[in-house]
Amino acid sequence: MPHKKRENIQQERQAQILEAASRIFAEKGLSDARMEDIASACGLSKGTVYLYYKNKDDLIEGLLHALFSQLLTHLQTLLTQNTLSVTERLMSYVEGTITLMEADGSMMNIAYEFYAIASRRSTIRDYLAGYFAEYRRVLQDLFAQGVASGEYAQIDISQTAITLIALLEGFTLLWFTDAKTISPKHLLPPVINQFLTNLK
Amino acid sequence: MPHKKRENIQQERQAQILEAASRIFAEKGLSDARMEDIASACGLSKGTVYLYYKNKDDLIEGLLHALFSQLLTHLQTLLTQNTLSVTERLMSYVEGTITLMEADGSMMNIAYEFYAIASRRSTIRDYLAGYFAEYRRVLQDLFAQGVASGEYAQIDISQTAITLIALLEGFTLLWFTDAKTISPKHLLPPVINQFLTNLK
Amino acid sequence: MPHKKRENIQQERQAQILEAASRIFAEKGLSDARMEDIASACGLSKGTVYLYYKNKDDLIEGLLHALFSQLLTHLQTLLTQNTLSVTERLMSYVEGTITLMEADGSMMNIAYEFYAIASRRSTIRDYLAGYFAEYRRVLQDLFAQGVASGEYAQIDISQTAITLIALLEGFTLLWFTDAKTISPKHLLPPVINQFLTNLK
Amino acid sequence: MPHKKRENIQQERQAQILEAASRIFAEKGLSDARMEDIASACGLSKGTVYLYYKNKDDLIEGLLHALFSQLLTHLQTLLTQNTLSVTERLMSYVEGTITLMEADGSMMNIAYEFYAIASRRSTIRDYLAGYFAEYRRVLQDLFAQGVASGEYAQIDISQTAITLIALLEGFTLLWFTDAKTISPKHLLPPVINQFLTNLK
DNA sequence: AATGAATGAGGGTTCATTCAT
DNA sequence: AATGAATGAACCCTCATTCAT
Repeated sequence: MPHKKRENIQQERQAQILEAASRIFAEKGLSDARMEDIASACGLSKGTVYLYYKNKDDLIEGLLHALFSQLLTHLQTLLTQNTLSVTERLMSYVEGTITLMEADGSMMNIAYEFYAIASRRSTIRDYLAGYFAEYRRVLQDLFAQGVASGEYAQIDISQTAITLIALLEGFTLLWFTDAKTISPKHLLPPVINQFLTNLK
Repeated sequence: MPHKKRENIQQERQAQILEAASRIFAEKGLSDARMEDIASACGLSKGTVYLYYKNKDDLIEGLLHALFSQLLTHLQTLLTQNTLSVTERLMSYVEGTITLMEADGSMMNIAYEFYAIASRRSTIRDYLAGYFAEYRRVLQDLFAQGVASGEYAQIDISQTAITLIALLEGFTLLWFTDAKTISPKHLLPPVINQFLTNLK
Repeated sequence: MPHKKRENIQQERQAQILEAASRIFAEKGLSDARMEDIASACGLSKGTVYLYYKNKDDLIEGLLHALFSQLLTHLQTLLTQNTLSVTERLMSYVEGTITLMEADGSMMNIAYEFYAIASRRSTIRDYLAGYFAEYRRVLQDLFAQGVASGEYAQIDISQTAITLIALLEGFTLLWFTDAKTISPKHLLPPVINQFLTNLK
Repeated sequence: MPHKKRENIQQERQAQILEAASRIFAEKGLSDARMEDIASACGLSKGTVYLYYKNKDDLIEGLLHALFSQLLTHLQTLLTQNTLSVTERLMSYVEGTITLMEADGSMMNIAYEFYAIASRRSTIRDYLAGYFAEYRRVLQDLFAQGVASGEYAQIDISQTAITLIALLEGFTLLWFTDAKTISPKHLLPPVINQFLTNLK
């Protein structure tokens, strides 16, 4: 099956390049990272990188997708643990998010780069808007379940979803901006717990 | 009064340049904005800009200070309206913040650029950490007043301050990322009001 | 033999660039020569020059080495013609030097640039000091041979070596400064001959 | 006599500027020295320097004249001490030259800059050629006196003059290039003495 | 599929020079 | 006479991208 092998190579290389790009972009920033840096970081030549990504912007978009699809995947965990209460599922999700961010600090670095350029590049803006729409949709559904089951009072599920996302993103920003002072590990769980309790 | 003019020219020019830099940086991003763009945007020559800012990074730092000192000035409004209750003052502050951001959309654009490069440039990182520290300090003092006066219950004032900032920053991010869906003008006041009510 | 070509390309290009740099630097001076000039003089693009020399100073140093190693190579001729007397060898060397300088007038132009900047750049100063040290060493050894063989009287070989170099360099300077009046071809041989005769 | 005063100011300022230019040019080189550097080194503003020297090249030429007219003045000492023998006068001159150069090391620095650019700038080339012509003429006259008085044998006075200048310039170059090894103070007097003795 | 030599447009920065005050 | 703010041409160097091998 040489055909399949070829497809694998394509995917393998793209993954290999993205992995290096993620590190280098986080380290130097989207603008200051050079294609050369990324190429040598993944043990390929500059020309080879261009075989798999048409140009630097294409690579940046690839990274955008890789990064946020990872976050979307994590989001799916909310929809599967049906045996738990909504509150329990959300608390578990929040803790998972903290673990995720602590494991790979570069994610946030790059995320803010993406937020910053979103206003100038429509493909990135649209992708991010789609991501946050999905984020809202999932949380909203979850709160709808909570309301239906009587776990929560008759809350505005859309507003509640947005507020929860804002809280999580806001804490992330504060943590990112001043990691010495802000510890999401200790701060977020009680805050979110309080927030969810107030919904009952 | 040519003498007075001379003393002021340094400040005048720096302000003139910062104003243009703010526009151009917001429009094109910190990296893509060219010194030439900024110079012609403020009606000066490239060389003249370099008379007042020794290089691009210096100009970027100047803008950082200008931007966040504006926000800090706005923050001071919280400390002066002593006749109002803490809740009223905070609600007024939140509305002022919304007005401020809606009036100058470029502020947010640049703010995210700063967040993005903070991890790589210590002067920027430190300045931002200082800004958020002051932000927390002011809100914390305010909540302390609210607790002392019996307006609020025996809350954790530090945690509450951080949470309020996170909420505001989080909403700002969501608004920035998807202005079509998220309207802080309509969403934030009820959410913050609810948040403050829950403290009682 | 593409493999061989690849190995040599670095050396080939560096030689190609140095050759052009030598011409352009001599023509316009180290400061006024532009990298662009040199690039187009050797049929390469600016960027390509930077592939082989990391910056202008590096190129200047490369030229310094190329120039003086040529002179050192010429100096070696003094050590090989063992069948001739020391006086004969020195006369032959002097004539060779004249030929060399007349063939490539750019050499002197650049040499004075190097002398001029030596006091400000230690790498160049040190290299030149090394060159003259070697120059003195070779002549001193030669005079020692002449003394040992009875060709010369009991002279101070170090002082004699220095004096001979001074004479040659001095004539070169006068020639360089006023080529119309000073003809080393006619002046130097009798003067050096007289100088060497006085040593007997 | 306000008119005279004005003339004095003109001369005073020019001297003041040249003095600073001499230091700065020697320190940084003709190309790297900035007009700003020179202006602030002599306590004047950039604009004022341009009142007294039309441009940088004009200032460089002014310095050329100042430098070599100082050397020509020193040369005149050879023509005045009529009571001494030619040999004595020359030895005295050589010692004076050493003292001069040791007192102001910047002179040599700049001299080599001038030699280097002479080939590219005809005004400088011509001036230097004139200087060396005068230098030769004076020494030649002196040797003619020596021959006439019987102090020297029937030498070629032109060749002898050139050779003496070459020796002095050559030693200067070696000293300049490697001050640690070459000490003209100790080396030159015996060498010149020997040279003059050989003329008898 | 992979390479890396080559390109050249582009941008940050400098500095000689001018001129209104 | 003196200033110093302003200019803009010039130049070094970078780096995304291409392409022959």
